[in-house]
Amino acid sequence: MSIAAASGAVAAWQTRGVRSAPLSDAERARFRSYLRAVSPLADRELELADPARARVVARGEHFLSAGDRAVDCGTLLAGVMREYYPLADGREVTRGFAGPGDGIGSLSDLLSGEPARSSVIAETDARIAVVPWARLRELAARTPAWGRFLARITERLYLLKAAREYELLALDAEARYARFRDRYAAIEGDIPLKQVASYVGITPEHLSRLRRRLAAR
Amino acid sequence: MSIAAASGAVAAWQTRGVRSAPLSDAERARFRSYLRAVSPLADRELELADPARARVVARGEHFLSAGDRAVDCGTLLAGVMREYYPLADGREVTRGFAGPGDGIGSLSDLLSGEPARSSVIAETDARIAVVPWARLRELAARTPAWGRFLARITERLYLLKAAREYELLALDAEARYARFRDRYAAIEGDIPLKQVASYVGITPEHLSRLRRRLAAR
DNA sequence: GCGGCGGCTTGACCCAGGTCAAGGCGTGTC
DNA sequence: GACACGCCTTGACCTGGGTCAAGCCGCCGC
Repeated sequence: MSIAAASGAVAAWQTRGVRSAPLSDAERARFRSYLRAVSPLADRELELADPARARVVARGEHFLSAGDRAVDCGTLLAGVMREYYPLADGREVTRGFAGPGDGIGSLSDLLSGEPARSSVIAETDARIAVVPWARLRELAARTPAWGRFLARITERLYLLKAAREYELLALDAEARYARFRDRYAAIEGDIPLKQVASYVGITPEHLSRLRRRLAAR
Repeated sequence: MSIAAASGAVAAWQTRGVRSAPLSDAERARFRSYLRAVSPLADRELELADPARARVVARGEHFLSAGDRAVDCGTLLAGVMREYYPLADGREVTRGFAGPGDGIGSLSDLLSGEPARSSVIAETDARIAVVPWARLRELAARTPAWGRFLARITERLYLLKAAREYELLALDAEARYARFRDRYAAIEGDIPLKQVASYVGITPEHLSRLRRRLAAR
């Protein structure tokens, strides 16, 4: 009971505590180039999704908490974030990581519209250019360029998940760790090993031993 | 060398042997209702994708072979098919199954445009309403209703893969087998247990023991 | 400066699931 | 009708990775 009360207080604090800061010109330019890297968009089209401010999330804070409804997505301007399923027994299964330029926000929970099954948490202090999902959907329905943009995003993420399925079914822990290092080379240094282990699908202990074996070679 | 020659001969035979049969009125009606179940399409729009004949694939024959380029998709009118990755060591990892009404054709290979990494094989004699992927893309680019159709397909498959990722990371073999039975209840009886095992991510021996334990309860 | 704590490692032991080898059984083929 | 060949099962044994418990170390708050 006291635990429920405490976590309720935390949730309220987090809701109250949503912080933001002005988006610098450099950040706005980077935001646009990130989007254009996915699919061509004219300046007039980009303006329609332009966030006025950047969401600021401190290390350890959530951008999305499992159980809440996912309403926002965005692209990461700075920092490293992690998306994971909290399990009933207290374990966590991490679905993936994001670095600057990557999309944020648990597509599966945005699509389902149900209370989110995954959480998105900041592994370092982070800044995010937020776009409400409803807005993005509306833009996609109205303008062909945004429609193509959203279609490309979904396709890319599908390909990623298909690759992950292959890794989980066909590769052993060492090979999956190698894939992790490859895929997240740019942000590997910012991720604690226990989160890496939970992404690779093993325990921190096993990852530790595995790394020792690799270092010995 | 003789093996290469033999498999070359098989491939040639399969290419020559692509068989088809007239699409019955009942089949055409079912085909349309399958598509409409995904996303609303008017008769005039449906006509644009209407296949003239049904592709006929005998049990054990491939609809798509890894290494070939994926050019066709379609919906299954009758029978059961399986999509799998052939591994270098001779093992197979099966990605999923399809029954009547389900889409066929390895979305990831259609999207990538590269030589296919997975194969699609008939587990029973099957009939397929084929639509060339290029045609579907063209329709999606030209007409909003087909655009929404393709977007919905991609989203659905993304959600499926996300669910699969969760199962593979968070559940043990028994729970994954339960999910399999649930998801494929309608066609379970047509799938050999060794393919089930390869979908669940275990060996046929282990599945056999697991089933014995379940039966004993 | 020191107590605490979170991240990482180490060791000893355990277990789910893999491997290898053999055998039963149904089905198709000549 | 007998042989072969997939499919499934069973048994004996092995191993990759999990569990539990302890210890180390860098860092932070007081």
